[in-house]
Amino acid sequence: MEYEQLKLDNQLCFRLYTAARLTIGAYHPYLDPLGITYPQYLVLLVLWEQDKQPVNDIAHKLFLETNTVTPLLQRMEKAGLVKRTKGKEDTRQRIVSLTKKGIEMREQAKHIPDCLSDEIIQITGEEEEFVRMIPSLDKLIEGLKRTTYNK
Amino acid sequence: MEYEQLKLDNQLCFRLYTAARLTIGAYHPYLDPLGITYPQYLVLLVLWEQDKQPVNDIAHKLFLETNTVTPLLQRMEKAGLVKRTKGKEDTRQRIVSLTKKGIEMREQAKHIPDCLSDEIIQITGEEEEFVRMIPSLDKLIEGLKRTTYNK
DNA sequence: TACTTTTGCATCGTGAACGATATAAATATG
DNA sequence: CATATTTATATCGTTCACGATGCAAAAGTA
Repeated sequence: MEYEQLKLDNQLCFRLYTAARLTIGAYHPYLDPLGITYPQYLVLLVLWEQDKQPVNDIAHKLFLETNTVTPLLQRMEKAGLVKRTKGKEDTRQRIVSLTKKGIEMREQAKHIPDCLSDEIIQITGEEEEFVRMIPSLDKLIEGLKRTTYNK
Repeated sequence: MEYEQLKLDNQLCFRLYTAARLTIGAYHPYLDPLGITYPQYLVLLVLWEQDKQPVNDIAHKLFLETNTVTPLLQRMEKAGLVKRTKGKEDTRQRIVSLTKKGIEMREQAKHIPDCLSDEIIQITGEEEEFVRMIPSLDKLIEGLKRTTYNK
């Protein structure tokens, strides 16, 4: 068939896109009670690992553009999760730090990864299969991030 | 570490989310010349496989909600790619069909999957690895779509 | 047949993503 | 040291993605 390749069934990207959306959906029951979204949760993960980072570092760790992260941080600031202060050495920088509320949320969120893992195992009956996928995904991400389209 | 699980590196979802975004980014050089976005490309894939489908069928095949697909189709109609007509049997339905322009775009797009495959191989030096990921992703998608969060 | 429920689609509001562009500060260069 | 360039962040416009809600038509039920 001339157009065989154009079938949805043959596409890797469509699966990644769908799997990502549905998996993020699985976070909803855990994130909604905390009043945060998945991208906001990612920002918190970054800051919980290391507090007080410039916007650029956060964006880089999440493979996002600063023009995505800036509004995200503004919403998080409005929600009282982070504070954004001018950098001392480099005044162009905005240093993002956790508020008391942001720090405390770590405790409420610490069980989420285990919950999600359990859920995936329960739903699919598998775990190893997905653990094995991680290095491949990393290779793909590593390869793609150096292309023209990003960076 | 008590919070080890909270580390970004432990997360499958983050990889899926990132890999999906970056892979979609890799479509840009091919889709931009056609004047379409990746989700619009997906809609075209669905319609190229079978023309004249109600909104609901398209949404279902893409695992999207109709309130995402409706505006998408409206933009595609404005761009002259599809036509939306009232259903004859069930007048609530909107039957989406390809225009001449939408049909012709198939020819221009038919090489895209091969281009993307080649690109991934060139970037990562691998292909099998990602082909092997597909059944796992399908299992994950299949499992997640029956959860509370979607349907 | 009258009434209730479901279904198919649309509209609205919010939060991402990101290309393009702007701005000010830091850095490099003549 | 003056000027050009780069860098860090922000703003704007467009397109998703989706929860909540609305509405009319179809289907089910009394």
